[in-house]
Amino acid sequence: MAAADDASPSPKKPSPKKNPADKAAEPAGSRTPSRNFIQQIIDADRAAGKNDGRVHTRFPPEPNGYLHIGHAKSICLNFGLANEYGGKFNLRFDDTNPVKEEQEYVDAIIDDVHWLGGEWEDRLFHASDYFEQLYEWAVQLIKAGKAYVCDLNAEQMREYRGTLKEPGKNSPHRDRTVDENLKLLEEMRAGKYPDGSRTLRAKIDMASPNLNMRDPVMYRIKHAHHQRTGDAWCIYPSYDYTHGQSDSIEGITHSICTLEFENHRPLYDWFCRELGIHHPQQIEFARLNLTYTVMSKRKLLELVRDRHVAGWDDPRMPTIRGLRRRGFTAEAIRAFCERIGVAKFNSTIDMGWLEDAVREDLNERAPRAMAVLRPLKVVLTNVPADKTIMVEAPNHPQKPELGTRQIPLTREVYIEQDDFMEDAPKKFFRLKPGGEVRLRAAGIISCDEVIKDAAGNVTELRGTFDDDHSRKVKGTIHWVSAKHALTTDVRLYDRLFNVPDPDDVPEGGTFLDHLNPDSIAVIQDAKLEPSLANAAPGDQFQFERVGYFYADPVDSQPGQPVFNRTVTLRDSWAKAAGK
RNA sequence: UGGGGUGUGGUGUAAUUGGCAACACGACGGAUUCUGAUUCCGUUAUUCUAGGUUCAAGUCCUAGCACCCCAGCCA
Repeated sequence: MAAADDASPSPKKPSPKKNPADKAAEPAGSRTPSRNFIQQIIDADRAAGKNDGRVHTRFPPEPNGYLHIGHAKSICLNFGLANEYGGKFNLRFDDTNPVKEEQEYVDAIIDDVHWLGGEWEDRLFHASDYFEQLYEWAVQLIKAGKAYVCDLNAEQMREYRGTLKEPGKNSPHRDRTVDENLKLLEEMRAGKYPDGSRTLRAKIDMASPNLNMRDPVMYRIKHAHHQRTGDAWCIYPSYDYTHGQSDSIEGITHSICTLEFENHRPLYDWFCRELGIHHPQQIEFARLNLTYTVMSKRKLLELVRDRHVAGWDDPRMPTIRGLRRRGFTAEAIRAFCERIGVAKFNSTIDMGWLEDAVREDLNERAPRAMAVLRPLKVVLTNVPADKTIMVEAPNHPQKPELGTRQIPLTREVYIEQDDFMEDAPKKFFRLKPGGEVRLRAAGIISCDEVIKDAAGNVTELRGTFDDDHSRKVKGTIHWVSAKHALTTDVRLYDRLFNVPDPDDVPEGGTFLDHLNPDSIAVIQDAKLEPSLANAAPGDQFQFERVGYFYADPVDSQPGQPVFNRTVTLRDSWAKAAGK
């Protein structure tokens, strides 16, 4: 297999557009314009014949919270690699700490990974599947003199561990006999000792500059109910003692994790080596950071618990569930993950990239419709009150195959308040007194009269309608017939925080200080074109000139959809006007 | 001198491993447009610093600097 790779010619200038269909079929090589450092490692491994050229990755979440966009990066990376090399991808729950984990999270994670496109076939595993094997290996290590039962409590252990700059000192229990250790471990398992009273530790080196190597804990006593193993165990293996061996059991070849585990790699290697089992290669990459949001589980939990958001699936949350409810597509998230790349540099991606990714995807797939968010009535004085003019509008200007629809136009229509200005600047291409604009897909209207209330607010416009489809006018605006309009809730979501780095707070402050008070605006009297009444939950539209919207699957009722704004359209006018 | 990592445009990733710093996104300017959207065209860098080796350095050497991670019986 490796020889075939060597022989395959690498094209000098690969075409910039790669064909996804070729991905699984082709052997690895210089297929893409550039290869990230992980692909380079795998290429080299395969060239060397390591693992018989096999590639097997996994995504190992702990079921103690919901997945967020940062996890999506890891999922796309791991699944993408397996896919690209014709290998396999496992989903494995790292469920070694029963006090923090819940079935609710397990179910949600499975659903989210699947939604994202991760395909694990029949390889859904749990670290808890391996508890018995792990225990046998612990016995093996004790017999080899590589592990011992320690009676130090948490505080004592901390003292014995030393500091970053000073070595630790050996536990007084470090030299127990094999038989004594075996007996103690057995009793720990049997439930003879209370929580925290003893641990099983690996006997490595208390003077190691790497704190993780100073006799790390392999097992701790927790008389807790586990969501899968129930009360079968009262001792649970630690992450370090579990992760590498779980990878090993599953035949993982490349164990990809985030940077903070770099210091743990020597331990990962130590257990595989001492146990003499299949030894996957741990590779670390930089986790995703995004501007205008927070990503830590603790902070996300705080936002939910203290009701700063409506829940884990609040459309403002960076959780997968939140993004789904917002109207993001899996394709957009995958494209985003592809675009941000993967490296070891701790970078922060601009939220604009995520937003661009949905715009790009939705621009292709979302049918167009018209919706007036902040209505201003216009009376077309030359249109009889009982007349309905049907106009034909394309569902997608770039895709005629998506067809057209009929929209009613009557004497009274709503236009966007922002589309009228009494004292308009020169470059304002919309409606102004004495001016005219095109009504999208219909004709041209004029503005002959401006009606105001006592306070001087514009309440109504009057003008005439000209059913002309050839004349050029500078501006085109969207509109909805007043008589036919569907009035419903439209929720405008914006970034949750109003600064790029919410964690950058002065002494005594909190990230909550930077919550954006305008991250949600609910409009209750939005006027939508009548065809939108048929929108099914989960349908997506581009409301022309406004943005992309998603029919909320929870709050929509038959005939009365509720829309969430996924993202606005780019708006160069707003940008220019803002200056 | 505790250890482990990382520094390339506004942002993110490349650079055939010593050979003209490329790609994407944004931003800016322009063209097209019945969405101020989309699309299209153009513009956008003293490679953390200082020395050194070399015909040639982002890449090699030396010395610095900055940032991230590690003292859970969390993962």
